[in-house]
Amino acid sequence: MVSIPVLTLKRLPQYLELLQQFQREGQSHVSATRLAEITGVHVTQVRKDLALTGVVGVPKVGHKTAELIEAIKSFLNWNDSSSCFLVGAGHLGSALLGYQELSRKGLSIVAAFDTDPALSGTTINGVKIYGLDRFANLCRRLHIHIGILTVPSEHAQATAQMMIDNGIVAIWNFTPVHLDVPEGIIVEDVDMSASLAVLSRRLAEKLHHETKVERSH
Amino acid sequence: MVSIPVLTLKRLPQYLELLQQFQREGQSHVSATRLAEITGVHVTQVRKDLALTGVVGVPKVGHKTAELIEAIKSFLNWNDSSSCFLVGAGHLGSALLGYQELSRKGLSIVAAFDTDPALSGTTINGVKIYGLDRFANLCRRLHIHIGILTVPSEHAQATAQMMIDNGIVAIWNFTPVHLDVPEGIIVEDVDMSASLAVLSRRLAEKLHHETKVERSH
DNA sequence: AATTTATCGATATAAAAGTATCGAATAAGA
DNA sequence: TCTTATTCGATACTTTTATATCGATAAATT
Repeated sequence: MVSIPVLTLKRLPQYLELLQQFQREGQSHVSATRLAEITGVHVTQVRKDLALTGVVGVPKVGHKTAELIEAIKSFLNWNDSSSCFLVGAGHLGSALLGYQELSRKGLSIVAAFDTDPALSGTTINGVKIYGLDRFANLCRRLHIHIGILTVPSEHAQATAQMMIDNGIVAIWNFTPVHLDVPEGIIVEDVDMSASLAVLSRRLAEKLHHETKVERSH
Repeated sequence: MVSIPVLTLKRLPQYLELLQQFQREGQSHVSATRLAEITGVHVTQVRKDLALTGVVGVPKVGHKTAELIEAIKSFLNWNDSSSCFLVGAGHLGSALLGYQELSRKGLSIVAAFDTDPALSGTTINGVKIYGLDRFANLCRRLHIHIGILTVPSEHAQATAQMMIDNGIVAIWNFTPVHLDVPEGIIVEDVDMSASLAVLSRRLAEKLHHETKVERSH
């Protein structure tokens, strides 16, 4: 199993989203050219990305939409669902518990955990909330190895460590904290701050530029 | 105002987060070397990134923590707060309304909008929710130009267009939909799917590799 | 005061990612 | 049937990004 460029991996869901839209619209075939036009990614890049998933296209017609969807899904391992635990059932945590899309992306939250005793025993969107003390036992018993981290920043590192100690090997990190983890543990940050940084700066650049243009009149 | 590499922009908040942590711990100075060690970013890269913000360090001691924090913040325009609107007060939308961090990153949600009449008039975390029909008027009156998009996928494109028609120039897009917008409009996707894709694939690679190693014994 | 050490910032090299070019394949139209 | 248009996939090239090297500088140590 070859290691794939991160940027390719990040583009694949974008293609997938479009393909599913096309499929709903009843389009049986789609070309790399078309995907490129819409996403703004270069055609050659799209071809390279798709090639990595192993699909082959037909000249003049492109790819079968359904086949391409399956290829990307199986490539990302989004076909069969992986069970995971969520720790931190606050605002963001609950939002994720109510987020239908996850199941379509091969992720199934089977239990959630929170320190707040008031939450313990309750259910959000069909997912039961437990106290943190139950984590170790349940994690081992159910052989869960993916954890979603949505606790407040100050508890992020400790909670991550606790997860790892109990068998979690992949952490989907929604906190802005940089997690220090042993080698072999996978951490993926959902970097809201990063994207906000890009937005803020681009906007500042744009406004600044416009002011300059105005002045020069 | 020079255009800055996206990847640099995305790393800056990470440094900032660390720096603020250091500041809380009372560390008056910090070196690029140290930031590199913790984040895993190469030293030279850290130096380049920091250089872009205009700071200068002192050999043997590094940078003043406080100064560096200010430099990054002002570089990202996170010093003075920008007002914005949020459209779609569902799970994710409400989570963002309750997300304290945003104000620390120069973003202040001044009003939210939703089609659900039941939400209209209510308040989440001090932010009032209006019907979508009020958007046009309020947006123009308050001169808002940043919009947070947290509506269901099927309404994403239409809502984005509506925002743009009323003066929004920067959209922070939390939907997985690729938005088709006129030139000059800034769209930043918070790509949960993208990060999940990386996680899924990396995990699959890891597990696959481990199985192979086991077999070879 | 001289030497060592840690860090800086600039420049140079290497690696990765993106873009362009080209021949081959296939469907549609002349 | 022959030609044309479109798309594919492979290879070559370009640009961007990341890493390494190096002299300079300032604090700490001898």
